[in-house]
Amino acid sequence: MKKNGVSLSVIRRLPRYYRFLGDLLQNGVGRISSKELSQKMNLTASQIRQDLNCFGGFGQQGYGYNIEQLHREIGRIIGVDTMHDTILIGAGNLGSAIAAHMNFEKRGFRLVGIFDSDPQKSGEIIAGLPVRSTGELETFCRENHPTIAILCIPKTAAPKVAPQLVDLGITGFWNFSHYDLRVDHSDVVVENVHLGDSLLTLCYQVTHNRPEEDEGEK
Amino acid sequence: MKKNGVSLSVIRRLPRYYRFLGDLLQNGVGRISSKELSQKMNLTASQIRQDLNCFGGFGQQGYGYNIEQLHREIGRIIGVDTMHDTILIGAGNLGSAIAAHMNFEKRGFRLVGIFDSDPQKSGEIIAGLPVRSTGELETFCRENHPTIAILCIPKTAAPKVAPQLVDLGITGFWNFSHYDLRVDHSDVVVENVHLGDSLLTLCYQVTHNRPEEDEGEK
DNA sequence: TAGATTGTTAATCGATTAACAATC
DNA sequence: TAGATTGTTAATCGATTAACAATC
Repeated sequence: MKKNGVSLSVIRRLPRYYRFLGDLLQNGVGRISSKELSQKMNLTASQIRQDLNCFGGFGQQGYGYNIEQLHREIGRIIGVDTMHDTILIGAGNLGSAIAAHMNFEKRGFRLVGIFDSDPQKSGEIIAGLPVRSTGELETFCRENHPTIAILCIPKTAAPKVAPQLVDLGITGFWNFSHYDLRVDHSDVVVENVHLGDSLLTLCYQVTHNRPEEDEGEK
Repeated sequence: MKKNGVSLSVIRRLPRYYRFLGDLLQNGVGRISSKELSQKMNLTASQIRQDLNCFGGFGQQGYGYNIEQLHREIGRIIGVDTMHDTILIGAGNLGSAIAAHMNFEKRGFRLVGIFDSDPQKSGEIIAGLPVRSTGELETFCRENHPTIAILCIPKTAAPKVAPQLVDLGITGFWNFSHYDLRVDHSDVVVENVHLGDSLLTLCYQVTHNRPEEDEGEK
């Protein structure tokens, strides 16, 4: 199983493979060829074979891929079988939705603490966990050693909170704040989610979808 | 202002430019060079000039870019100044958060209706709008002609609901359901948001971040 | 064996970067 | 004018696609 020079574009496609294979598995499909899968996923068969081969030869000539095995292997590559203790910072509308809505345990994360700067929220139960005040953060981290933080906080708070969390042992961020988080510690990873950017992309597409308003000039 | 062969990667970067320029504008910065901007955005200066030139020459040699003007131009290219009447399907946890949390009007969208299949929810007020039953959807659309739908519904519902909505005049989807929505009408656009995939990408990164576990073999 | 489909190399395509003449 | 920085072309790099020999 090699793991050298896997490009970012391949990595970004892994979760999608994992999801499609999971669906097929649930539908009781046992095997699939790169061609069939390419049609379902709107990719080329070449690309699928190329992608999968970054990690090893999971297929069998003349047969295709065993879905159950491939799904399991990709899950292992992604690392869903190792749990990462996770805290949520910001229990507002979005934070609560994320806490309740994501299937963390199926994706390698275990939500262990929820924090909010608003003392009014303390004690509220979300996704089975009590909301704690931000003041408790330090003690909590020293005791429980969470490694991942989900940021559902305002744009301005993100650059202040993130370094504190790094000092408390956080090595991965899932960042929903409207701020481009970058951490220079080489052993800290960040996944920024910019819903606003996504909405603007939709806006662009809608705007430019109307049948060729202005064609022609150079 | 040309608009030919703008690649998807450039389009995906536009919202980010817009956001950074908006921030600079708020901080009272008047002009910026591609070099300065490239440092802030973690891109190359070349790329920025290349990108912006897809749409026209907004800069000035020896000076740089006027931030206020550039921000306005990119906003126009994205189309944030034209409002699209929008409905939200699914007023669960995530739907409510999206309704309350996004700044729709600043991004070219106006939320005009919220629908949920659960009759219990009818009448509830979210983001200033009453939740309606799915039964009212058809009448509502015929009367109000919304063009955009936000899907915060379960995976299984998406492929059923989407075609109905297209028939009712929806030409753009912001899809949060855990389903890869594809619509074959050429005049319908879809922006899929897969939070689960994003979380798995974080998982992959965290898993493969530990200092080079297994290096070596070919 | 014949048919199917992978793994993998080579060819193509597109996107990013570098360079520099144009010009403010 | 001299200095700065763009717009734009050319060079490089990387990712996707095509092709085919290997093999189940």
